[in-house]
Amino acid sequence: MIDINLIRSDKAGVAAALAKRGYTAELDGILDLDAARREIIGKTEALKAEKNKVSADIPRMKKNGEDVQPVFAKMREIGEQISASDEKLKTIEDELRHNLLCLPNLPDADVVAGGKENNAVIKIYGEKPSFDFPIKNHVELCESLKLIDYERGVKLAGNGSWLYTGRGAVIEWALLNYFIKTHITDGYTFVLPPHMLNYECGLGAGQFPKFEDDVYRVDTAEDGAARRFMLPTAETALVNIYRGEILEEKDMPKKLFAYTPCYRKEAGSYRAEERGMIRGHQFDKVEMVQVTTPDSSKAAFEELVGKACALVEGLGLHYRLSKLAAGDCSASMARTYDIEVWIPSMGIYKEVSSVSNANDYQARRNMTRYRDGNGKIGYVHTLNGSGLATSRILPAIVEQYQNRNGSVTVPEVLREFVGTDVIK
RNA sequence: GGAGAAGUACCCAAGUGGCUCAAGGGGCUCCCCUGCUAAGGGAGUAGUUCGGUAACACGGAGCGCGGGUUCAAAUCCCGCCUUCUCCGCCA
Repeated sequence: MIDINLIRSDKAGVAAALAKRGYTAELDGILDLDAARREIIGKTEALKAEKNKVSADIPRMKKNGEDVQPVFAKMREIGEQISASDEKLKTIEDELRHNLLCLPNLPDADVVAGGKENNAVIKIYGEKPSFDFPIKNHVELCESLKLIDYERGVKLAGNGSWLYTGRGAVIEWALLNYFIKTHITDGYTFVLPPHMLNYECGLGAGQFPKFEDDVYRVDTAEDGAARRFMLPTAETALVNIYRGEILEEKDMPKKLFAYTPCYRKEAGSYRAEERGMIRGHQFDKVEMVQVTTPDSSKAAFEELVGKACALVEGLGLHYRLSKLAAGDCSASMARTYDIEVWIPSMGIYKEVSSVSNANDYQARRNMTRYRDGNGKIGYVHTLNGSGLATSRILPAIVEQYQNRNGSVTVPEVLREFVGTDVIK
């Protein structure tokens, strides 16, 4: 959520920043609501102050045997004005809050305007592997090596679902272990959160109200705690752990990671060329999150990018790191770097990790704050990064590590978990 | 799913409609006395949030959450959430 004070003081600046993502903001409407809100608060509170004052007098008047009926009549009138006023205020505040919740985050100053086409590659690791034989794509490899059963996956759950079998499941699990082990070594706290989250989590993470339809709802109730959904990423859970809390600066940063499957509808996004596990309704991901003070969030961002890169490099995969243009960053994020790994059969790079800094955007939504050494309270910064998503790593591995005879060499870091050097 | 009990500030806790716009205690902070791994006396202590102000002042909200009744609600009524105890169900 964008600070209303910033919109008040620098409307043009906010509009310009949002324009970088191609978003046209209705800031005048918001400012009108804001002004209306403050005006009505002033009126209502004057009435309430009067009510409190008179109320305090009533017991005394009664004691002295004075006639309180005229006072009652007047108070009833004030009471009616107050409730009318409060009702109006609630309507205004609801609308104001909704409008603010729908505004995307302000991109950082150094994030360039525009969409995908303006993304900038800032690092390339390794080289495109060259093959002196006709390569197979990951679907062919996974089928022939019996790593993935696509057809039976569809039988169980429909299009966009697959079944890891045997060595496929082992490699998947090995990847997760490799990631988990690394994060623990780096001092991050391992979290296994619930997969069904309440509505507030979606709001706090910035996915709701805009992307409500992109998640799987598990309760049909329209409101209340029963309105739960399957998390689309562990970020949704992790950034809400401290929702509504005031952290002590000395206990920060919070460095967390979680493993969860991610559940997504991906409606309309399935493309013919993205066969196999490139995009599915359920995929595994290890997610990193940091909760920091504003001063340390930039350094934390670099740390997360470094960690994500190190994981892919550890696997020996050719990838590129891109700094996304404003329009390609997700709505909640001020900056995002993507790690894209080379998929030989497609001849393109595919995202396997996305590291982002939300600044205080999520913290303002879910009221996550911290108290510094002087007792001053401020909003935290939240950062997240995949470390990593396996559904695209596994295809990249089998494709980049494939051999002439159809076997796949197991990356060295996974061998202790897989128990073999080559999958035949 | 059913029955019962509970939810008050950092912690414990009193409080069945009005000098309680939350008593008392613990803890914490400061002061006094004492003088050193004691003990005693006194004062302060509602965090937060919203409006307001240059900053103060000042005012509103706030007793799990949301409504309602009333001139007035921690207190009465309704709905919900959470915790505990018991029962039922349990792939």
